[in-house]
Amino acid sequence: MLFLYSMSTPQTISRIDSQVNEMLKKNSLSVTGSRKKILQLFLEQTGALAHGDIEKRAGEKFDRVTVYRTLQTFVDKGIIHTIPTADNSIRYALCKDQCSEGHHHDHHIHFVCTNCSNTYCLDDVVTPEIKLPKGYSAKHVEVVVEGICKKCKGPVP
Amino acid sequence: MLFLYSMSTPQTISRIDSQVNEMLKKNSLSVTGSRKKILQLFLEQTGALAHGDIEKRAGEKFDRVTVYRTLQTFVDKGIIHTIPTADNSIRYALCKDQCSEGHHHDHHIHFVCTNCSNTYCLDDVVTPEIKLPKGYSAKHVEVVVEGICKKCKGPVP
DNA sequence: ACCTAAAAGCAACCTTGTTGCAAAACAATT
DNA sequence: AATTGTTTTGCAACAAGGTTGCTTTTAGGT
Repeated sequence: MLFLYSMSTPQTISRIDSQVNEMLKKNSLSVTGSRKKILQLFLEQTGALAHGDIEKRAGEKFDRVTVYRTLQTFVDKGIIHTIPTADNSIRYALCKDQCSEGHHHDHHIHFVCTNCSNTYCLDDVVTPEIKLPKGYSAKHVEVVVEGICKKCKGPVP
Repeated sequence: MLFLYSMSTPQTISRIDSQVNEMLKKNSLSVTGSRKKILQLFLEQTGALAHGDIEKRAGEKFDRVTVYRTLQTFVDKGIIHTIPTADNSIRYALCKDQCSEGHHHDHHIHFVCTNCSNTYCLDDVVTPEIKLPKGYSAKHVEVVVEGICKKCKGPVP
């Protein structure tokens, strides 16, 4: 008989930890060290993460290749999505609503701060309708706004 | 005394060739083989070019490094501009109106065809106004639309 | 505790982009 | 047309980013 009680003690197993387990199981992924660690990073983070960030913060424990493969798995499963940026470095962010496998539907825009170089998903800002010339048909619209973010703007009056 | 007349014979010196020379001189760039060749590629092309395309089509004659440096020079001078794409491969296209040195003002949107994977500058479609949440301020808006282009759409009814 | 399928780790490799330096080409001048 | 000073090119070497094949380890069901 185990002390199941103690296992769920707030200080022992964090809320995030169990959330991570749930998310992985929901996507029928086995719960492994790297997946937990990397998913944790995304949950603890407001903005998006570049591969470099992830490698720096999780890579000391895990192989470069493992990080690549884990990210790819998450993208395939619709847990995270990629954000194209002007400087050509892929960034990843959690999908707010679970995207279906292999098909992401991110209708929100992305914001890159030129000061702190953080990337944010502005989930409340939907991509605008674009009127295209005759003959062109749109499947997907990607909007990336560069500017100064809330935090860097300075004290709000 | 030279036969200046023969030098401007249509078949000897093409229209594009002299256009290239003009453009380079206008930007106070010396007229060299690689610059002529690469600028020609852009003038002959409707859509945008990825670095890979350029290297394939001009790189047999020129060193990889030269292609990189030439593209960089053109971007600096405002002759071409970069287009970020979802697949993280930088593409380059001619600036329609000459951009000022070091400062590009491309207010048009970009279109990537998922069929032929060509990239077009839709110069007539301006980037929309984006309403950002409080605290965020926009400096630059980049819109990339994915879909089917005019050519791939098939016969127009 | 055991077994199998999946994931991690390792090594090697490829692509993409950069840097320093010597050789070559450009353009201005005589 | 030859000379000269500056710019550009080519080469080699390097660094970062990303991929592949294969072996070892691990997760999770029995």
